[in-house]
Amino acid sequence: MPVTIYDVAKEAGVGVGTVSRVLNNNPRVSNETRQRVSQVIERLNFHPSPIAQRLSLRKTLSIGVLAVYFTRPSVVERLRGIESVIADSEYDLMVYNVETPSRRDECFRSTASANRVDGLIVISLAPADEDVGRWASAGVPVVLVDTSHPTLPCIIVDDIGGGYSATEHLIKLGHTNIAFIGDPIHTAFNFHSSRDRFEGMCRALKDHNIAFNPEYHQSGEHGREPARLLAHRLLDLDDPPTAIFAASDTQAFGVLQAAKERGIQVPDELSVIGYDDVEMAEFLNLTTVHQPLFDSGLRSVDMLLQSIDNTDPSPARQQLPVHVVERSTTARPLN
Amino acid sequence: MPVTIYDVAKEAGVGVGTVSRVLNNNPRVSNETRQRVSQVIERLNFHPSPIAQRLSLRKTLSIGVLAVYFTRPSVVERLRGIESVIADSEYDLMVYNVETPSRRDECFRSTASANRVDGLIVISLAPADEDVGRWASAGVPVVLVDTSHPTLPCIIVDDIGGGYSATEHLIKLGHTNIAFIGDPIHTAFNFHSSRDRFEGMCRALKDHNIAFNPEYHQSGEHGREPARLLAHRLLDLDDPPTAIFAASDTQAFGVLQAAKERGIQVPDELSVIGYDDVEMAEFLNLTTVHQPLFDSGLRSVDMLLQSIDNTDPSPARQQLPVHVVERSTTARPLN
DNA sequence: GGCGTCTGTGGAACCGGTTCCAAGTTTAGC
DNA sequence: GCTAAACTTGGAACCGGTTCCACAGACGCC
Repeated sequence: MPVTIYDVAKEAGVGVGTVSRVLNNNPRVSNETRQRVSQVIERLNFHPSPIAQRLSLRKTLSIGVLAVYFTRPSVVERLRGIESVIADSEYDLMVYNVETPSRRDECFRSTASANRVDGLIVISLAPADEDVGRWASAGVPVVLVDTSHPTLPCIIVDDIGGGYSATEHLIKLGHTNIAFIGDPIHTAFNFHSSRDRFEGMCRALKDHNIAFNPEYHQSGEHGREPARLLAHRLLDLDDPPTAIFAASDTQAFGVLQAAKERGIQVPDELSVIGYDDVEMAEFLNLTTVHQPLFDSGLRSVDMLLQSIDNTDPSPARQQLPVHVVERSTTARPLN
Repeated sequence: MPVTIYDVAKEAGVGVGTVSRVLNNNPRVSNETRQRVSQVIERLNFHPSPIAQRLSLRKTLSIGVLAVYFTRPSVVERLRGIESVIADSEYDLMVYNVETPSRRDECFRSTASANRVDGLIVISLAPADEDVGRWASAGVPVVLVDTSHPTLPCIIVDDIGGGYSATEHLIKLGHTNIAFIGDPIHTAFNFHSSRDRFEGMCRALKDHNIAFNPEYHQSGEHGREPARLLAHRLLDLDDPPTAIFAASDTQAFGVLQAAKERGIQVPDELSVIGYDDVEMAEFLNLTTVHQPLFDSGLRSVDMLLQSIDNTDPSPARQQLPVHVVERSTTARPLN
């Protein structure tokens, strides 16, 4: 039923090779023939089957994006950056959302067979050497975002530096009782960012000769509600912190909520700083560490397209800058 | 280089037909042969090429989702519902984000040729008869979400009813000076939801014999910031409203921001009600109209898969219920 | 033993493009 | 006017699966 290249060829009185050449703007067709074929294509409303093209070209013309919790605001923003580049390319965007380790493994495995995707972007998920090996032997280029591996190109942000800056911001305001709320050290997905941000915090404290009270380290499942509970735990301490650094804006929102529930004034009685600078942070006037989320998506596609074209396997590594955005949830401590 | 079905056939000493039958669990293979072939498949680490399968089966095994502004919280939540069903199916999910009318038209057109997607879900974008015709003649099943067309199956919510309920909620609290902030009447994408919610509001006012002050209708680009400005305009009126119904939570957030900037207490001096019940609404204690976003995505895929399997072209139409979630941004007016 | 049926299997044809090669036609050069 | 080079063109082979058809052999029945 659908029109094929053979129908066009017959109708135009030429061979299929000629039609294909017209479709692909191959210059080895006379102008006269080109026009005749073009008219037939137009008249029959012919569109070449992408699937047949893919089989013939041995390319899938699609790029897979493997995202963990793709509804989180930070991930959404990265996806938007990715989509904006892919929309202008010849590629299609296939999205895989991961919320369990088994789903992750399934996705890692299935993308590693030839002819599934021409390239893969992995967001925030750390692949094992075994996974990397499978991709390599299947010849699938991979770019990592917000995670890294020695042999793969990746786009990362300086989480340690970000944690350092956030903490330094609080120290400069005069805080010494600074607490941290982050993800569990050992998550199912082995996230590193929360850990690194905490590491940066520890370094800043050390550089300023401030001792860290181990009780000030709280971790729990990612999310506003768990963070709210952790904040309450911190504020229940005999010697509660005067400032809290949350490893993400979402968690910072939970802290704000807890403060509100206790009638604690932010920033006068408690300073709160987040991380990510998602859209809502501006609305809530949250002081936070800005990281270029949209840009990270954008660059990852650029990188991927490059490593699809060049077979140059130089594992580039881009580190994007972060900076503190001072709004109104941080201030000098009262006394 | 990659292993093909021919390699497996040769290695196992059988024909390609047999290998294919083993792959597809066709019972017309002896147990003995099946085992031998399975072992070879395992040993060679053979994975059939999805592209070749697609060409042969004349199915693309992928489902397209055309979303407008796919970073908006409400759309993200719908996408999550869609993804959760597709992940368990044999289909791949291809996402197209639309932010301009030209991109919309391009997507409408390109998905309407055979062999691009097996089915299409369109979120919040109203297709023209012409578009619908193209999909029909290309034989592409389409399901609409949050938008409708007489000849296509669709999942909608009762926006008029939702607007009615929201307004009635305010009226029952004692408000009569109720304003509305929504999208422009004529958007590039012809969104109807804001209009319908306003329509519901008007009906509720009428049923309670409350006259509507035309100055109380404000519309502008979707987003928090424009809504903030519109709210200021409302509050600048000689006779400002005591309650504002925003056509979305995002816009309600802008209203809250404006109130805060003026030192107007919510809900004591001003009641605010939103629409959607996105995750942030709970956090901010926003009274709003809940609509089943995740569920709408889920159902749309069910519907689509059904209309891919059955060629039964009954244009089903599901209307999902909405209800007011009373939190703490609405209260009796002061006097 | 002859015949129909059922099971298991091989392989050609097909899906709809691209590309390479051979061949026909035109142009250029002497 | 002849030959070589350049330009067009048709069509077979190929990408890697699925499926249909033909056929061999086993089996049951009279």
